[in-house]
Amino acid sequence: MWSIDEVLEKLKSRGYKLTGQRKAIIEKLCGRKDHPTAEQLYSELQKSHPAISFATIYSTVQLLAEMGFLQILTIDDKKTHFDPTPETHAHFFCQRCGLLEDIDMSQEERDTLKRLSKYRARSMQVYLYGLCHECDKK
Amino acid sequence: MWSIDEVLEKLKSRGYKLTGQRKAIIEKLCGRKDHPTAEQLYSELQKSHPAISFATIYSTVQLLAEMGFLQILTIDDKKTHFDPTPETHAHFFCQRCGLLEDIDMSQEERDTLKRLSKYRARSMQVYLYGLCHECDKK
DNA sequence: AATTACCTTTAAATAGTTATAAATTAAGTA
DNA sequence: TACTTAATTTATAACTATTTAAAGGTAATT
Repeated sequence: MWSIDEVLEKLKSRGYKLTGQRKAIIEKLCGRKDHPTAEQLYSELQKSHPAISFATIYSTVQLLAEMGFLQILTIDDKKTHFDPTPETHAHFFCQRCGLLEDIDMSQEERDTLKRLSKYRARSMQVYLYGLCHECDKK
Repeated sequence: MWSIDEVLEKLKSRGYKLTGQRKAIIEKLCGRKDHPTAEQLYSELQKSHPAISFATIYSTVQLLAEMGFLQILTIDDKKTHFDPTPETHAHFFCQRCGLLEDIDMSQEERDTLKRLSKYRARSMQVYLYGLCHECDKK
């Protein structure tokens, strides 16, 4: 995982400006284990930044993804989720309630998968779909 | 892979009607190795069914997915692709040109992945992202 | 041929995301 | 500190893929 300062430094070193909005978004993401959507970040940021816009959120998050600090997940076809943990791992998605959980994967497993293609894979996603325990009961 | 008749029978056995549109869509998908979008199916069906609608395409494809005849891929965040090969395998997506290719995976590999989660996985997707050979040159 | 429930079409709505242009601001410089 | 400039943010509108609702059409059974 990364620290706020680490991200800010990299932004600066690449010539990006350290704006209040960027800092706020980075702080909101730092250390999180869940997978917020743009909507979620937007509403969480209302208190500190009532005027923040979706455009800023989307562009910042994209920047962070390009710099390798987060992953953009398309596991949920309704909306995009952001994962502040950049290291490759798998995800489980409950098709009933939308629960989205991390799943560990060994380095060996990751390497094996990345080598499956004849092209060089920059990144990878492993998505498992099903029902969580709660939803399976019903 | 499945045959047209196989799909029609299953539809019938589940009480669904065998309409001309459904048959046409199933025929268009049968045996395909690519991953058409709704748009693509729509335009390909214009000749034989000039009045077909997106609503029909989306609902039929969803039906086929529920019955296990195709997979709905969210590898491309711009649009959904349909994969008429229902057996689990991986996919590669070129982030520059959009090339979308199948990748084989051993049964063993599939089982290992599906067992990673504490929940029972009904289905799984493995997406590799990068540049195809063409795009990598530039 | 008549019936009926299901299906397709049309049209409009929805929702997530992106583009544009004007206003703001970070950061370097005098 | 004030000034300058280019990057960034905001507000708004646009866009696009997908879904929904209502009305008419049709497959399958009688």
